[in-house]
Amino acid sequence: MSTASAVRARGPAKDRARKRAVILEAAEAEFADAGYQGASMQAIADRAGVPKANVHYYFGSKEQLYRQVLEDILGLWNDFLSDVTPADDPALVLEGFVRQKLRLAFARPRASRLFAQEILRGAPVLAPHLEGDMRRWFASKTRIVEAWIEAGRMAAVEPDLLLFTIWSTTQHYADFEVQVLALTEKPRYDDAAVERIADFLVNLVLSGCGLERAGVPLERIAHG
Amino acid sequence: MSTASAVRARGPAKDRARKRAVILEAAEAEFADAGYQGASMQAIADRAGVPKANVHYYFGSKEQLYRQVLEDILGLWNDFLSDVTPADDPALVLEGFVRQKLRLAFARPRASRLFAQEILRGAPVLAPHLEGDMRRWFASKTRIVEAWIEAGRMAAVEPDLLLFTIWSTTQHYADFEVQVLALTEKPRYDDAAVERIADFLVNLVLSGCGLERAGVPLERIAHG
DNA sequence: CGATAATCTGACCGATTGGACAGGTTTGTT
DNA sequence: AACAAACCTGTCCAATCGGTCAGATTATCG
Repeated sequence: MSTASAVRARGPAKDRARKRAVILEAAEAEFADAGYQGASMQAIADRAGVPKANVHYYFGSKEQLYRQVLEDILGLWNDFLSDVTPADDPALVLEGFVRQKLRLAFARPRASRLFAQEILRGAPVLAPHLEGDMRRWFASKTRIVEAWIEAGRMAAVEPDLLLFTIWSTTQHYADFEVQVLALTEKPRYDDAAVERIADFLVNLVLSGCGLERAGVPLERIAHG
Repeated sequence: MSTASAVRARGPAKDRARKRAVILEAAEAEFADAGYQGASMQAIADRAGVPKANVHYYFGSKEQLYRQVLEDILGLWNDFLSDVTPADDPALVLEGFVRQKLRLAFARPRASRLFAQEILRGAPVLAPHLEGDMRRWFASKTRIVEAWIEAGRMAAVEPDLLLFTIWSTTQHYADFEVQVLALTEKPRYDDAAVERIADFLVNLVLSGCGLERAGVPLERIAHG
């Protein structure tokens, strides 16, 4: 049973699920802000407003709690490009993917940062997932891009590198938020900034694939 | 530099610098692999092959050591685009920047990862640098891009977002190495992979700026 | 009601942490 | 040789860590 569905349950299970959710939220924040090692069970308990022993009562150990938080985060990405087929329009699909990925990065920056830290540490917990579910997801999406290329519907770019580019550029604004804000001299992201970033990335990706957004042709300039 | 005691004594200062360098290298590895909180002075000392108290003798505290490691890493990026002017060719400069940045990411992945973790934590140590030296560097480069755009030498893309894109895509292969290797089902990066990535990113950036690499025109396909 | 189970928590524990420091050793100078 | 300065490290320490557990409290049910 997923955490999200448990919260909506009725009866005694509902209370339990709600309390778990409070702790999970506190844990995500603490893990994201301090890293796995830097996060302390005491700090998580304080954020959640419960005694430390209560956290252990619900989740057993620090590592089990961490795993649960990670699992919930992976769930956020489950339906990326979930029902795309080679018959779909490449430009529409890619634009939708970029915008959806970017929206999540701004909506849940801590989830993004926590995942990034897990990978940076060498994915001690997520390694099986990377070589399992995520690898299968990735292979299925690169196959679709290959089909588009073979059908002559987009330029012959490397499918894996295309996906990495979308992943890294969108993730960047969550993971490196402090740096981005410092360099652009802004206190926080506003709606206009998010829109500006989304448009830029969509244009970049589409032009890189030899595609154009309808109504937004990119003026080309000869080199040399 | 010749002295009477050439055999017995290299300069004392040199010995000191060499020992410091050994510890700094061990510290960079430990901080990058375990994070600031996860790294222990004992582990750093073990990696360097010296007693723990010796690390404190040379660097005082864990935070001072960490600051020194970060400072050394920042030095690696000092000469990125250091002597570029609006008179230079945009395509050549951008291609050179991408390749230079990528080369460093593959040569010093730990430096890249350590920097990423510092930013992810909210840049507790580097915040002043972000709002000082790095902000000035960044502003000076965006000004050059703006000059190119005003001169009609490249498409009117947002200069700041262009730089972020180059930063994030190149950094990605160092920071998320585990994920990239898992998804591409390779044990490690080889020279061919590095070349493939470099070419892809150069093409992506140049096409996004309405520029073309000499001899590598990108076939364009209408959308719709 | 009484009893059984589930929930909760203050108090405690061994292990590890960053750091301090006394005292030993080496180096440089006279 | 004698002395001082710099260098080095074994040993200790208070603080904090993740985790345990006995026992109090509350909910559930025949």
